[in-house]
This record gives sequence, structure tokens and C-alpha cells, in this order.
Amino acid sequence: MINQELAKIFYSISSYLEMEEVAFRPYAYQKAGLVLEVLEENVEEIYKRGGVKALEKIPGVGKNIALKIEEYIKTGKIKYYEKLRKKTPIDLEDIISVEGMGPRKAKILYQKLGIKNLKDLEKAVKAHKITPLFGFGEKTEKNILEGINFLKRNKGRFLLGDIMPVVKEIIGKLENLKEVRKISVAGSVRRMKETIGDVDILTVSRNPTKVMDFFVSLPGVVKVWSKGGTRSSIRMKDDIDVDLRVVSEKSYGSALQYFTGSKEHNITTRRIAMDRGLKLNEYGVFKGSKMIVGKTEKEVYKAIGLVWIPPEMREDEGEIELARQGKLPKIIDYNDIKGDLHCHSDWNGGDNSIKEMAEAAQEMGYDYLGISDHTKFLRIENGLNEKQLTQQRKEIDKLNSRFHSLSSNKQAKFRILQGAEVNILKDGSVDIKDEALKKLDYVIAGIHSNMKMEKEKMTERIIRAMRNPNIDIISHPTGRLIQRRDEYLIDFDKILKEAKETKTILEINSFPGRLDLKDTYIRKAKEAGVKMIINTDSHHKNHLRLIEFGIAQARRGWAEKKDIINSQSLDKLLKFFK
DNA sequence: GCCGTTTTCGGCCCGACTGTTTTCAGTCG
Repeated sequence: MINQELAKIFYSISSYLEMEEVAFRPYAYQKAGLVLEVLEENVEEIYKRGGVKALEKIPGVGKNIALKIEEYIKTGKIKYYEKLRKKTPIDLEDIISVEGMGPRKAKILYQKLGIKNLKDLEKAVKAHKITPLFGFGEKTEKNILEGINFLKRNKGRFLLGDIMPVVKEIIGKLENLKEVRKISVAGSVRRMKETIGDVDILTVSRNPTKVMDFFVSLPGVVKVWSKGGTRSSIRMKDDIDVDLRVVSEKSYGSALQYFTGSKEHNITTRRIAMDRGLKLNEYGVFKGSKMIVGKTEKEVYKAIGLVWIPPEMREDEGEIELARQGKLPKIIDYNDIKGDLHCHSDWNGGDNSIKEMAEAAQEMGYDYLGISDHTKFLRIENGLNEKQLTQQRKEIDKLNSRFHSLSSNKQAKFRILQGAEVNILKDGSVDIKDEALKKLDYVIAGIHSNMKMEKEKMTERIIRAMRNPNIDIISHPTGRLIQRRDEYLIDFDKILKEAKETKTILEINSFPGRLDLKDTYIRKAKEAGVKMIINTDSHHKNHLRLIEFGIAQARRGWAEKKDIINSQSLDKLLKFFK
């Protein structure tokens, strides 16, 4: 967790420096933040092993930043950062989280109007105080207000991808206590919702007091809301609230069912219990005052005439009726994915070489990996042109023949595919010539510009791309960024119809801030018979693990193995491409 | 502030879009 804390601080320093119009240094801090965010080894351990010198070995970390990491490890603070914040005492991170606001504008608003936080900003905008300022017009006023409203709608919720590492760490520590007999996360985390309000953990223990003592003194606890024998509530760093409940072993299953929710799912299951003359609550299933079952979820569901329902499906969207009929779809499993086809390498935006990415994919047990680097329209990502794609093909061929000569069966079977993530331009054409596209194993197309088009035009734009006989996959099809940007205006039904006709595959992007397609669209796609692929959009080998969140989203959308093309073997996968 | 088959200084961070500025600055990917 300390790596992520430092990453956040370095990002923030980068913003402050940008505000002060310092050249290049913001980029250096940004880079350090990026690297730390995905670094496998804890910086504390690196420091313990080799001091500042070892820290300097981390790419993007030089002497200065290494010393700052050391300072943070020793004191929990970075003086340089404190100084920057004191100099311009505003909630910069909050203010620039408003779409369209950046460090420069934040500085002007602070200097001219004394705006320090979102509240000040909202007040000033509503009083039309910013329009008279140089560089701020009516549209800016409107955009800022919209941005603030967007943030407000999503306040207090965290991305599942940000919460999960914290949850895993806490559960890992509690599991190691010999007093803990059973433990599981419940609530929206267990249902793998894309955003999370707070974390609920359930446990069974013979010594609740000891477990609670341990819980409230975990590292990273900033506040103890309450501490009791059966329930304690804490706030962790980054304002994440965590509840721990100790329940009795005989009620563990019903408690888990009750606290996993969703509320709507529980209302319906309780009604079903009532219809059968039973009562269902967090302590068990009761007939009169006699408890029938409660130890496991499976027997709880069975007692009210249902088969066990995967947590991701528990939203009362029809799953209960299917469970009653024994007709629940067999949704895709977390182990079903055989390869990842949306990955970037150091040929442009990524951090790792094709070889490193391939080795990481092999470690995950994959059979294949697709490299799909950005193409030339995206200059910042150093997008590849036709000639560079040909060169990249040579490298991939070389790596593949090297894998084939290896003795281990699994490795010899492994294959790297060459794709590309081309850009769908304003008119629906793409930025790479057809002859070059034909030479690739598959082609992903995505929108990375002009996102504010009218609904009809945007839909037409995507449809034209899907009709291109070389384009196989549409990446992040709706363009949303959770809590940051709405999806673009599209007629999704029309897109599904065209995808089906042109045999174009829609991506489920696993990045925690995207999850695009989202669950409800996945279900629609499945019902329309449109094939999907779960990809990570990795820019670093460690991102490959994010596949978990894409699979979770697919499960929430009831997708089965047959709906997801990269649950298939390489031979079968290749048949899906045009 | 980092980095180095161009090694201890000089380069890195580009181009489109937006809003508003009549010639460009800030934001975003």
C-alpha cells in the first residue's frame, strides 16, 4: 500500500509543479508515480535491503526521489510536498478532478477569486464570478458546473480496483490469526460492483475480542468509529471505511447471504421464504422458532427452493426465478480466460517489451497474448505507422519461433499474436491502410478523439468502422470513465445489431476505471448473440492481473464461456476473426 | 528531476480540441 500512497503524492507534486509552470519536473514526478503504482516489490522492503541506492535502481527514481521515498518511510511525510501545499493552500487534487479544470486554471481562480476547494468553486461559478475573468467564458462556466455535478453524483464511492488490494491485504492479515476460523468479504465488494461505498467483512471466531483488538489496530487505520464484541468499524487511509462482524458458525452462511445483498435480492429471497412458511434472516432459515439451516449459503438457498446464486448475479434482475427453475446460466469462471489481446508494449505507450509481456502472460497460465499497440494518430503514445508494424511483426515472429524451440510443452504451445489498436477517426475511417491491416492477426479499433459527437453521428461512425472487413474488435465501446466521464452518445441497440451482422466482437475492457462494456450492456450483447472479449488494455505487465475485474463485469452481465472468445483455445479464437 | 550504444549535459512533453484570445493557452489522451 505504501507504493500507492507514494504514487498519489508524486502525482500531486506533479500537479503543483505544473501549476507553477515548472518545466519537465512534473513529468519526472508523474513518471515516478506511474512506476510505483505498479511496482511489485514494496518500497519499504527495497529500502530495507539496500537503502537509497536500491531505491535509485527503480526506473524513473533518481537520487532526489529516492531520498523523498526514504523520508516518507521514516517519517510518513515529505517536507517538499508539505511546502508546495503550504505555498498554494488549495485542494488541488479535488479541483482538477473536475473535467476541464487543470492546474493552470486552478491557480488563476485561486489568485483572482481565492478559490480553494470545490465548494468555493461551485459558489463562484453559480454567482457568475468566473466569466468576467480572462480566459473564462460562458461555456467554461457551464462545463465546470456540469463537472462538479458529475463528481457529486459519484461522491463517497471508490473504484472496485482501488478497494480490492486493501480488502485482500486486510483479509490476508486476519486469516493468519489462529483465532479466525472462517472469513469472507461480503457486500458490494463480493458482488464485484464497479464502485464500492464501504467494505463489509464477516468472520467466525471463538475469541471475538482478540480479533476485534487486532482489527482496530491494523496498520493504516486512521479512525475507529466503533468497537464491539460482534461489530467494529474503522476508517483506513484514503477514507475507506471497513466493517468487521463476528458471527456464530451456525449462522455463517445466512449472515454471508444477508450481508452480501443486494438489498433487492434479499427482499425477494425473504419473500420466497415467507411463501414457503419460512423466515429468512441473517441468523438462518427458520420454521416457526426452529432454525432449519444457516451454516452455508448453499443450504440456505436450498432451503427456500433455490440453487446457489453467484454473488455477481445477486441484483434481483431475474436470477432468482431462474434459480428456482434450476436454469441459472453457467457464467464464465475466473479461470476460463486463455489469453489477453489488448496489450501495449514498449513499442509505444507500454512499459515492458513484447518479450516481458509474453513471459508475464505465460506466468498467468495463458496460451496466447496479443500485442495491440496504438497506431500513428496517437502521437503522444508514439503510435506506430505501417512500416513500424511490419518491423514489429518480425520481432514477434522471432519470439514465437524461440518459444517453439523450447522444451516445455506449455511454452512451446504459447503464441504471441500481432494486432493493433487503430483509431476510429471522425468519419469512421481508421488511421492505418487496409493492406497493412490485412497482415495483422487481428485488428482492434477504438475511439480516442472527438468524443462529443451527436448520437446519430457517433453511432454511424462506429458502424462504419465495424463494416471494415479488417476490423475484428471494438475497444472500450462506450468510452465511459467511471466517475469521470459519461459514455459517448450512441444508439447501443443499433451497434449490437450491426456487430451481429458484421461479426464484430465487442471488448469488455478490464481497467478498473473503464469496465467498458458495463454489466447491463454485456447482458444485452449476450442476448443479442454478439460475441465479446475480455481484455485488460495493459500498459505494464502487472496490469495483466486486472483481468479479474473484466471477468467480474462479464459475470455481472451473465456472460457464459461461449459468449467470450478468449475463453477458447487459440485455434478456435482465430476462427472468430474476419 | 531522470536518463544515458547520443553517458555527466542536454533532451525530455506531441497534437487535437475547446473556448474564447483575433493569434493562443489550457486540457486531454
